[in-house]
Amino acid sequence: MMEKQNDFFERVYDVVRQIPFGKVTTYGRIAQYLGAPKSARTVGYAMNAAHTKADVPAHRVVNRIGLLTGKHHFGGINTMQQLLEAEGHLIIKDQIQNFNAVFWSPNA
DNA sequence: CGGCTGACGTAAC
DNA sequence: TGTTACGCCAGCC
Repeated sequence: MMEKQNDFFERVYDVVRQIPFGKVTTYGRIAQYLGAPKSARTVGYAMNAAHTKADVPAHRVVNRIGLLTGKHHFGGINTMQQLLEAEGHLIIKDQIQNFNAVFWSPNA
């Protein structure tokens, strides 16, 4: 059952694609869901390649404190923030407000 | 081929 | 309570 999927990246993409509109998750949460709680870093790296895929809303993935650490990788510095604000999120100083309320976790 | 870096997170001191 | 070190995987020099 569920033999190992293709690549680690593909698994990350699959989880990110499941993030519902108006919700966000964290790198570590995804890594943990994949069974690699210490591979959060690799998840973030996967997002770097994921941002080329329109199916992967990488802007809905932030670090554990709701900080837009990867906004610099979105063409523009404000791109990530604007995308999140367009979904109804309130961001101050690159930090998602009410993060706990918009936090979404993979259906483990 | 070897070593460093990087969208993170946790543990240890 | 704040800082430092380590782990993880993949890409690049």
